[in-house]
Amino acid sequence: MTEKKENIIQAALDLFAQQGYHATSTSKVAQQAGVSEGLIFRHFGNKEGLLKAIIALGEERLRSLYADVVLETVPKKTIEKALRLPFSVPESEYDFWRLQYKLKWELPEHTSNKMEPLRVALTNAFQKLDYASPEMEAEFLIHFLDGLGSGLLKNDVAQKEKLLEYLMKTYKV
Amino acid sequence: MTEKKENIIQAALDLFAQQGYHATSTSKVAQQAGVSEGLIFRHFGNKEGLLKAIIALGEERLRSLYADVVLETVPKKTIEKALRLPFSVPESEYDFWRLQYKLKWELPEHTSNKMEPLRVALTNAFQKLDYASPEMEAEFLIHFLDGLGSGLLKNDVAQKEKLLEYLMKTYKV
DNA sequence: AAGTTTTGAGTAAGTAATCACTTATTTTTT
DNA sequence: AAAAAATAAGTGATTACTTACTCAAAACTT
Repeated sequence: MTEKKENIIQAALDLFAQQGYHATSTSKVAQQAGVSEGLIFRHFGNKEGLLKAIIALGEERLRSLYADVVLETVPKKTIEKALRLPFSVPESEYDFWRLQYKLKWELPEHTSNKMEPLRVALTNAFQKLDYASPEMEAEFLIHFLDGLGSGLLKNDVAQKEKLLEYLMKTYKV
Repeated sequence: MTEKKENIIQAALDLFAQQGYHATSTSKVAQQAGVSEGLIFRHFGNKEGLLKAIIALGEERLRSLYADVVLETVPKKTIEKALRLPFSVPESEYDFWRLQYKLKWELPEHTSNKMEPLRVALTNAFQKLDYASPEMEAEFLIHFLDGLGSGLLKNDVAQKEKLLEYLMKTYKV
C-alpha cells in the first residue's frame, strides 16, 4: 500500500461521508488526495472498486468493535458491553461510521448483515440469565442499539449519560 | 395539480427510492413519467424543487401516521399504538418509507426532527403510568422504534408477530 | 559489479456520454 | 383569443473512464 493509494482512500472516506457516494466525483477525490485522476483507476479499477475497498475497511472495523462483546463469556458483562458499545465510539470516528450507515441505505446490495454475531452472543447471554424470551430480548436490544447508533451519529440524543445510566438500571448490570 | 405533474412525482418517488436522489437523473424521471424533461423544470423549478415536494409529502404522511398515537389520551393505549406503529405500515408502502429513511442520511440538511411529537406523547404516557424515568423510557422506545422501522424496511426482522407479542407482554399493554 | 530488461506507480490530456437546465415553439384548456 | 401546459431541441459543464506516455526501482543476465 503506497502513500498515494492511502491518500485516495482517506480522501474518498472524507468526501463520501460528507456528500455521499453518488454525489462525489472521481475527479474531486483525486483533487483532494493530491493525485491524478487516472491513479484511482489504476489502483481500484473503477469507482465502485474504490467504494468496495472502503466498505471492506468498515466491515473490518465493525468486527473489531464487536469482538469485545462477542468474546465475553460472563452473560451480564456481555449485555453491559453491548449497551456501552454505541457510547464507546469516539466522536472523531463519527464521520467514518456515518458513512457506513449511509452506505447501508445507498447500496443495500453491498450490505451483509454484520449484526449476526452480536445477536447470537446476546441471545446466549439472555438465555443464561433465564430470561423468558431470549431471542426476542436480543432482537429487541439489537434494534434499539441500531436506532441509538443512528441517533448518536445524527446528534439526536440529548442526554447520553442519563440514558446509559437508565440502561444499566433497566438491565441490572 | 395536473395529471402529468402527479406522474412526475410518482416516477421520482419510485426512482429516488430505488437508486437514490443523486443517482437519478431528471431525464430518467421524465422518461419514466412519460413526460418531456422540460416539464419537470416548469413545475418544480429545479431538481431540488422536485425533491422538496417529495420530502413535504413524506412529512405529511408521517404526521398522519403519528396522529393516532399522539392524540390518544389513555396512556396504556398510547404505548400500545406506538408499539404497533412500525408493524402497521403495509408492505406496499415500503418503497416510500425506504426513500424517507434514505433521504435522512443523504440530505440531513433537509431533515427536520419529526419524532418530537411522538416523544412528548410517550413521555406523558410513561409519566401517568408512574414509570421511574419517563423521559428516558420514551427516549429508549423512540430509538427502538427507529431501529425497528429501519430493520423492517431492510427485511432484517425475522419473526414479526412474535416480536410484537413480546413487546405487548414487556410493556403490559 | 555492471549492464539490460521488466515492472509498477504515476501523470496529462484526452474520450463519448450524461448531467441539470434553458429557450423557442406548439398544443391544449378555458 | 388569451393563458397555461407541454414539448423538442438545444446549451455548457461535468461525468466515469481511457490512452499514451514518463520515470524510478526491482529483477535478471552476463
